[in-house]
Amino acid sequence: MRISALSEQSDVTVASIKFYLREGLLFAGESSSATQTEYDTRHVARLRLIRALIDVGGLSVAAAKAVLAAIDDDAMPIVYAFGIAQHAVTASLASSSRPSDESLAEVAALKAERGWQTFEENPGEPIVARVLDAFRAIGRPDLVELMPAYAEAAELVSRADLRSVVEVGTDDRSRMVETVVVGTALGDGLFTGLRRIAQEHNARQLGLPGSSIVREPGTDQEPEIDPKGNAS
Amino acid sequence: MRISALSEQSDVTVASIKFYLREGLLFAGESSSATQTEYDTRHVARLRLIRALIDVGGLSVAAAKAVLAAIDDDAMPIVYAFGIAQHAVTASLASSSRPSDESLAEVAALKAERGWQTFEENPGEPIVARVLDAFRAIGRPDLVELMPAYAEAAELVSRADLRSVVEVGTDDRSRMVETVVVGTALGDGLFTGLRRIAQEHNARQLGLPGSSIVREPGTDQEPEIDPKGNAS
DNA sequence: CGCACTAGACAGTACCACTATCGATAAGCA
DNA sequence: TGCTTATCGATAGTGGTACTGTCTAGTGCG
Repeated sequence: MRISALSEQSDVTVASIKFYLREGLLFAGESSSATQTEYDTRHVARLRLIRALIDVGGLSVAAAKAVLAAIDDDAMPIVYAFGIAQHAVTASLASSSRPSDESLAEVAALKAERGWQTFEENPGEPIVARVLDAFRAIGRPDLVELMPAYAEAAELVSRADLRSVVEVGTDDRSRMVETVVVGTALGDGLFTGLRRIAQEHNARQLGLPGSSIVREPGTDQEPEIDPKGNAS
Repeated sequence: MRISALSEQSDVTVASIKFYLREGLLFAGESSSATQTEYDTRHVARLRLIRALIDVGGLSVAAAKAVLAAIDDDAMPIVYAFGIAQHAVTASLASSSRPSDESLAEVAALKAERGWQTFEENPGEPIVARVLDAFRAIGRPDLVELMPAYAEAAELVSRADLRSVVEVGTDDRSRMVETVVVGTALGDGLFTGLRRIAQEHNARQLGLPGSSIVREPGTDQEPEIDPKGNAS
């Protein structure tokens, strides 16, 4: 299979395939001559994975690269794969500012309460602490109360994630890592979408003002984000 | 308060404040003369909110603008605010490709099972369906099985979200909208961080390969994503 | 009076994710 | 052998985002 055939089968332009090759996301094909390289189904599968991570998972090219490297690395322990996948997904949330001791203590208290045990360096903790800081900074300390419910949901999701990993069978390491990485990266979008649906359902159940209106006439679109315009 | 004082109090550079003014995220101050404008605490609060949405919530400037417009708009019904906030958070996930009918049917089946009722146009559905498509495209249809657990978690979280809105009191509309918008935008990061912690805890509980290793010598850092280097 | 500060406009920068172009081949076909 | 089409690899260019810098004219204050 030459590059144009690969492009057709994967729905990725030739230019982009070259870009991914250059960036190291896609492994090179077999060069049969100076102007001919053979690609196969592994390249098609890889390109589909790359696009899933970037388009559906919302990862940057750099984050996708890290995640793919974890899949490829035979020495990568599974638990580290979780870290890399999470790091890739949350890279945009990892700001440089330090969370307050107060919020960190609250996270620690939650962990103790739930019996959660993790390494000291778990990057989830500063992320959570910074969100709590943000709630307080904008004058909404009451929103800190959301945390227990979110923690319960996180536990539910992570148990499902782990179950799917174990079901793969503990003998196929690279497939386990792939499950971890894909589940984490795409699972985020899955949760977000479902949350959107659940929110609307629950808002309607509560009879919140406006929920009885099916749709304003002539407004059968969700308000769009227009970079240079208004929200609606 | 002049712009330099506002800058100091909000920890946003003067140049960035001017940028947010230009982009319409921050309302103008009171111009007392051609070269003097008075800002007050509302501007400080707004800047903190802007930074929270962008830094902690990971929103783009355009998405933050849409969300702030929802807060400012006195005619905005609460249920629409959910839509705008979710749209802002998931903007990066909204690809142009259409989800398959198969996946859409699966989402519809899940909704029926859970008794979830939403408008036809709920943008969560195509997002979820596209994730399911991605699972299949990468040869992992088994991961579709994650959906019920994620749906349960989404319900938990959305109920907490709604509770926090109702607790504000249904008489203060703008505060309700703010709660919706901030809870949705920052809640995403909160969930992601907690999921990260729960994943590590559960991975250790299961005794997954590698979880007994506290940390490799000389590797007391989580593997970093290096735009031009390798993952580890 | 002098000087730091400010408003407002606009140009410039850095990064990201591609996308386009180019010269040098090389394969397929007549 | 000539011709067309495809490809390789390198490099340059593009468009979007989020600022950042510079400039001019004007002002507040000691």
